Amino acid sequence: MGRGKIEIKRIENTSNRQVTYSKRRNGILKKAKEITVLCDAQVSLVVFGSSGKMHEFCSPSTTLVDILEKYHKQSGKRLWDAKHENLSNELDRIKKENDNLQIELRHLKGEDITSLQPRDLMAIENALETGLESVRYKQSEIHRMMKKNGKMLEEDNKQLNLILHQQEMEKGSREFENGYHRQVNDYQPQMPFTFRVQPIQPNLHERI
Amino acid sequence: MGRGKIEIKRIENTSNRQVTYSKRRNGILKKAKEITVLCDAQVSLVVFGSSGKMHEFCSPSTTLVDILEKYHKQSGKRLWDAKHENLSNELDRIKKENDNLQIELRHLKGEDITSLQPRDLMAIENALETGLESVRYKQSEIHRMMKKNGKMLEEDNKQLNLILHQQEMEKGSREFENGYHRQVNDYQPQMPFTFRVQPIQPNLHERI
DNA sequence: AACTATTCATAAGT
DNA sequence: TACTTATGAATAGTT
Repeated sequence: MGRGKIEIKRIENTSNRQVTYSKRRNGILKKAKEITVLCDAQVSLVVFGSSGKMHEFCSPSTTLVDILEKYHKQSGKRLWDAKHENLSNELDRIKKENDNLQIELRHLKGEDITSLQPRDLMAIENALETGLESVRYKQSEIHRMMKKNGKMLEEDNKQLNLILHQQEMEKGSREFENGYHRQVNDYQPQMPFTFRVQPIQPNLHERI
Repeated sequence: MGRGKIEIKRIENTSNRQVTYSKRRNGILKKAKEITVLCDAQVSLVVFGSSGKMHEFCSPSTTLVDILEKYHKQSGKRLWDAKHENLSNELDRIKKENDNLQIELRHLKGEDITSLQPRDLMAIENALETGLESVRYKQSEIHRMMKKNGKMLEEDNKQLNLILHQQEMEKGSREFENGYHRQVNDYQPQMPFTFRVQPIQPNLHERI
């Protein structure tokens, strides 16, 4: 087609080659578009000219990825490397694991147990009892601790009161007694600020 | 190009469409080959017809993967990388979900609860109690059912024994007494299977 | 699948 | 690079 017939072999003349390339490339792209429209075909076409510039066509309503996926399925050739397959396998594995966990969890919550055998029910019951025991023990432990802390708090408080009281006393007597300083620093309070009792009332002083 | 001009729109007639597809597909494949030879181009062409069958062309001395790699570099569009990333993200997501499930499961089993707050412990305790209740109810249900089945078996068995007994009797008395039949149906056995008596011996006949 | 009238693509020329 | 045009290739409709 053209002014003369040509042999299908590399065109040695560079500019001729490039001209022919661009003409034929357009031709192929056009044909690719046409066949997708006329025949409902899915086409992926990628062309690199010798200059390195790329041109592509992909049938509408699909992506190159879709087509490559189909390619992968049909040809069996792996375009996606082993890494990909590994990921895919791992995903499957973990999904399965996930399902099992979900089932186990539901069983422990007493759901979906209608189809279980007595043996399974026993196992679940035992697990639940163990768990309950453990949780309750932990709770009582916390309870004990809080109680203990409460006591410590009380004692701290007493200490603080004492110190404050003493400071008040010092302030009152500073004018005539100057060399005396009570040691305060080695006192270590244990409780957070929010649990501390109200500041000592002045009228408490008379007690000491 | 053909006997008449055609509009570029989907060919509705199926067989026409398929014929045209196959002709044009060959045309494009041929052109693809030609441009690679004539112009030193690299071409990747993948075509799926509506039947789903695939045809491909890839310029010699390259592979589809090579071309896709070039595609990736030039267009910046990620092809399988996008898929890869999706997979990777999903994997992460599911792994996280998995971890959470594992933690929840361990908590229900009374493990790893040292760092939990009283509020959490309470929630776990409640869940365990609910689960336990549910499991125990199911167990008792099964128990009841088995018991019931046991009774039914037992009754069947008694009935069978009775019938056997009667047959024996009939057999024994058939020669001289022919019209007599003992009523069987209103008999209600009370004893469990394990207490059932031996099959009726022929010598028991003399009792009746 | 082969044929062929016709349209289309394009090689070479400008 | 773009336009033109003669020519061969592709192909639509037919057999």
